[in-house]
Amino acid sequence: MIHELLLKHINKNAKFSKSEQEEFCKFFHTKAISKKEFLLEQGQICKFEGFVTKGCFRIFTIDKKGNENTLYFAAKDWWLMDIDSFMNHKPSELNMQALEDSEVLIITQKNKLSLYNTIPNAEKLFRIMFQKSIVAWQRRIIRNHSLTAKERYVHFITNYPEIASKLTDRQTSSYLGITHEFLSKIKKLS
Amino acid sequence: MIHELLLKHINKNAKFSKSEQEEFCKFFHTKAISKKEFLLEQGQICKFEGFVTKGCFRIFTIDKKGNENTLYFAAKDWWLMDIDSFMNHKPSELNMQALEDSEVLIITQKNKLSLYNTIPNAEKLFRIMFQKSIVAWQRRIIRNHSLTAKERYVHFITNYPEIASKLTDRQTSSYLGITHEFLSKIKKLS
DNA sequence: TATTGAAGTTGAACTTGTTCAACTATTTTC
DNA sequence: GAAAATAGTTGAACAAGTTCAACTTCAATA
Repeated sequence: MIHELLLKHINKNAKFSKSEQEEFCKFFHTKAISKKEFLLEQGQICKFEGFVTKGCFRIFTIDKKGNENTLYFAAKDWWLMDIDSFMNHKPSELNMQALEDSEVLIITQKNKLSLYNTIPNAEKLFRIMFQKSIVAWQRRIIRNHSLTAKERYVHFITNYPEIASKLTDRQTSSYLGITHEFLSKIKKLS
Repeated sequence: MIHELLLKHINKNAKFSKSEQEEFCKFFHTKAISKKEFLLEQGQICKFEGFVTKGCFRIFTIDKKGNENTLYFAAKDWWLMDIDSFMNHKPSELNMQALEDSEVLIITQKNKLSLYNTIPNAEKLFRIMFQKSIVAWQRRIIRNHSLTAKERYVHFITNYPEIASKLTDRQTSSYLGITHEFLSKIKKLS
């Protein structure tokens, strides 16, 4: 079944009845994105939330100096959205690009609203997921402040080896917040 | 009324009926913390969530190298909690210290659970609050990667002047992720 | 009011990370 | 399979930020 992975994921974070689970899945449809294609581009309004079932995405922004800044990677089993753009109907500052041929379960903005109305339990599910997400962002801030570039690199490849292996050095460095030249030098000296 | 500020805050994020609002407030009690006192110390389990009604707190961690790392400041109208410790009943890595004589509305862990049970709407409220929080954390990561220390400093004092004015340079620098000596040099050259 | 302690300042030497440019793989594309 | 584009490497000069130590200023306290 196509939504199997999604169900596994929500059952980790909430206790949905069988009927709720079925109902939940109906709000999502599958979307295939081929390598290098964009699910969202800077300037567009994000009208969906996505759950990756295959492949991997890079979520990044391009700053005023023209540098790419990778916010996060979304591999299988990860969510994918621009919360700010989605909530406030404003142009996104993010790009979501497939690193390889990928598949996403999409829920549209309209469906997200009726999801919360028809399955009140979904509020708790997303509340808990968002809490976990905050913890991860806080940890990342602290790592950025307390670790050197090399330490951050080692942390990344040891904690996310599957994702790291799919990336070019340029993509990795834009996630770590360093230049690709410096990443090259870091790797040499290890 | 003591909970006025809290009500104002929740009404920004949710539509509670009058009775829900009253009910909501009953779960909180006031706690006074004097300057330099700790609401939570590294190693303790965080058994509360707090909403600041007066004063200001600094939430920081001390890393392996012995450096203080300020995660955020919680002034009037801000929430205060260690989500990870609270959710997973594990020792906190955070310290929450009052920068001045302060007051917090506290909800205990038990009460938080029954809050969600008695006021299902509270799920939506916190879900939305957490979403907003994620947006703020993401923005901070991007600023850390794309701005220089001086640019981050200027951003901080222009966007949070009330908080910034209460801080020593050492506290500000530990939030920006730089040494206090360097902050001193930055300030001189502006 | 004197004393202590903590906070801010400054300089010099140092480390970390950047920039730019030239070069070498490695992929993509036609 | 050749050409073109993209990715990784290296070095030298540079800029950003740290460290340590000495000094000054300001607040807290006895």
